Amino acid sequence: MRKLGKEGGRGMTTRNKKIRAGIPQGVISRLPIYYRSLSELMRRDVGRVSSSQLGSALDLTAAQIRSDLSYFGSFGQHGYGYRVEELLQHISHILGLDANYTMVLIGAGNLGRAIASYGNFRNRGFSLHAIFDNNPHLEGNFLADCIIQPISKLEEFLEVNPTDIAILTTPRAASQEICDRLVSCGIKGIWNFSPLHLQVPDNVVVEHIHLTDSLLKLSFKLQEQSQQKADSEK
Amino acid sequence: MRKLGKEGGRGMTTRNKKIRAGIPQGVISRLPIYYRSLSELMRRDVGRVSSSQLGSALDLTAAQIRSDLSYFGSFGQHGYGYRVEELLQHISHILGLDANYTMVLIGAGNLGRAIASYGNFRNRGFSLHAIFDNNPHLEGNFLADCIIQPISKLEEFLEVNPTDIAILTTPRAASQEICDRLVSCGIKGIWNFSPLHLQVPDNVVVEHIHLTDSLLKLSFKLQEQSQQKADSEK
DNA sequence: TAGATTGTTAATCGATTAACAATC
DNA sequence: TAGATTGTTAATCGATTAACAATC
Repeated sequence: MRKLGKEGGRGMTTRNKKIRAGIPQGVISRLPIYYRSLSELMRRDVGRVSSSQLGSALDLTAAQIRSDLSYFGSFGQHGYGYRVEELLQHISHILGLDANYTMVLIGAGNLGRAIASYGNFRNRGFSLHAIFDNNPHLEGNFLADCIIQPISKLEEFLEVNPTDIAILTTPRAASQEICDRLVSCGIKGIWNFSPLHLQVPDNVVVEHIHLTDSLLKLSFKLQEQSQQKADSEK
Repeated sequence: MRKLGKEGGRGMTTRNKKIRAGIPQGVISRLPIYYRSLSELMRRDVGRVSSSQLGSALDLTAAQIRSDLSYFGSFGQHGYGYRVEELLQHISHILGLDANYTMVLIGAGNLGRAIASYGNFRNRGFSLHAIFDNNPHLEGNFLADCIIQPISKLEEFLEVNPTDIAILTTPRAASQEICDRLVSCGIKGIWNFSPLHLQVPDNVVVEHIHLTDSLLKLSFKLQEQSQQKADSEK
């Protein structure tokens, strides 16, 4: 019924895939988790893994993992499982990690500085090439191999230096305005740490990390948990 | 059919709620967003808001917001909407923000330091009362009003000082072991920044922030977006 | 009252899971 | 071959949405 065939690019074999009509958010969220887990297996020199092994390590069902992967192709072998290195390479490709991304950081506060110094990105093709902050005391300082520049230089810089991603660690009150400026400079991806739901056009993607939201979720769950405990002790 | 009645505590009126048998994850994720949005309306002195106004500000449907809230009670007024201050107070209560939480931070690297210095928590009842790191050069240093202590003192400290939440910003290789130690000291909530799926017993809640995962999602979406663009230009 | 918006139900949509033929 | 595990379908489960009676 189905044809077997080689797909182009680096000799990866891909047989079939679900009709690519938008990958569900849940699947997208799990891809980096698979990537991380497989990287760890590589480090530990594990050559082979099954969907059920992966599942029990990640508290997911084996069926879900297989179903997720099937959106992109079939990467395993019947009766055997997955070769770790091969699957990792596929997922790496799916995530777009063979591309290189240039990034700018806006907001060199505590969080901005931590992110700029966080090394884990550079090795994976994300390179920070400019930092902006409107605090004149920071201007001219070096941080993560970049000179901190005033935000007024933003447009000038982006015009000359093609940039894929802007990291936004500005105070809430400034974020939407800066976001608008970034968008009109043609930025296509925003990594938003500012506690604000940004308004952007359809063709710009935003991925956010809202620290406080996460802590509030923890608070909710703690309360829920202690409620359950109290209920069961009745 | 339904009874109207007063609920205890601070004179909040709550009429009915969906059978509380586990709140869906999606609802839990949106509660902090509502909280944030309502706080902003408070700051702007907006007294009243409808589900459709809230929805359009947050890119959610009005029905979803009403449905989410109905898990906890009915806080609005027919034909009028919601009083901002009242709804904020309800959500604040739902999230467990009238409690006070004590926290310890483990790992005083870039990220740990940024989080320790991030002020937004303290005002909401989350207070950091100890910081641990196994780097002897950091030992004794002050950070966010805490002395950095060696990790070997962890158990000793937790025994004497009841602690609700541990913030984990340790390197991947150390995290699971430290997590186990925290759990055996009775910690019930872990805010995990370490790029690792932690194994914990059922009665411990983990809320994670995986920076790299988030950036990889952004990478995926950027690629998906440019794919779509390419396809539509054919 | 007329107008507006809630809270809730039923309908729809989508995601997860169980099951199994295919097959290495 | 016998055993194992995939990829995929159908069944199930759960979440979102549309619609509307209730009602301020």
